[in-house]
Amino acid sequence: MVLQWYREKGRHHLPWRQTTDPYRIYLSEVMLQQTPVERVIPYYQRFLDRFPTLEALGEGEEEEVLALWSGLGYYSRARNLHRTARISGGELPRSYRELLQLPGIGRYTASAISSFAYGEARAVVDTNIKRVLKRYWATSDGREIWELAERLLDRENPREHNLALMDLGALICRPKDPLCSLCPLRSRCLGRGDPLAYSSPSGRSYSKVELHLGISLREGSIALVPSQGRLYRGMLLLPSVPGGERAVATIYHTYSRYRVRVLLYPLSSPPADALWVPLSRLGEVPVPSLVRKAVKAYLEGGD
DNA sequence: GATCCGTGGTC
DNA sequence: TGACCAAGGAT
Repeated sequence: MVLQWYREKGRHHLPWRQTTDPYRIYLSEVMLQQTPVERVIPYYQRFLDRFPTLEALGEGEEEEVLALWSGLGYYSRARNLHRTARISGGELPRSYRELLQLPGIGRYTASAISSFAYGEARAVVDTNIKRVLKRYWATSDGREIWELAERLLDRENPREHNLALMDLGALICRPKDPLCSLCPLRSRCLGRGDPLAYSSPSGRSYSKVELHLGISLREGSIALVPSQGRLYRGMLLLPSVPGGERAVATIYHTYSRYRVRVLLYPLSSPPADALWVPLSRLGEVPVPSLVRKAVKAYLEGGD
């Protein structure tokens, strides 16, 4: 039985498992999207210290929300989180349908909030559960997974049921080296003979990009410019420069499907719209990791 | 339905 | 180093 396995071996220590507060469940689910659990934990704690309630979040500024998110990536998550806080006026809606209407909340997150916070009988399907179910039924067709999940759902105990399948996927039914011998479902699992055949392909191809960024320092402050395009919207970046021969430092950074080689140059006259941010306050400002890495490399490499 | 959106860790 | 990964959502 999965439930018994979960009660003995599940990840009960995770901070967001200690609560049924919809806001906290919601925050954790958004942070966990495409992001490793261990990485989320400190961000989750810090975020709640500053914004303990959805109401407090709605009263905060997007700039500060993005600053708290800095380093987590996928920053539209933070902007949507903040928008949702403002839209919903201090309290999340109770119904799945209304949750689905909110920015940044899709089928997975709406189901997760409904089941984890409200105890509603909603099946949850994330990549972990999808992999578990695909192997269990030995199907490579991902389209019917939601229906299968609904059929399998324990309607008496949806919260634990969903968490159990999720933990099973993360701890036992792992993408690469599944621990079938420890799996509580092994006797009825149709995919146990060849579990890897039913894993998702997931492959992402990378292309190389080169970036030329300028660094201006004056009296301990650095010049940053607001992001223009869709990427890093609402955040501050190093200004782009034409690029010359004398890069002071070079760093590598991966983002989305790009492997970026970043060349850093001293910049004597930054753009007029630049903001001067004291280096000592770089941690309080909405900048992506790329900027922190670049500044660090520049200061260390450029004497 | 395919593509875009970040990042630090790991092998 | 380079490839690949990890609790999705929006377009």
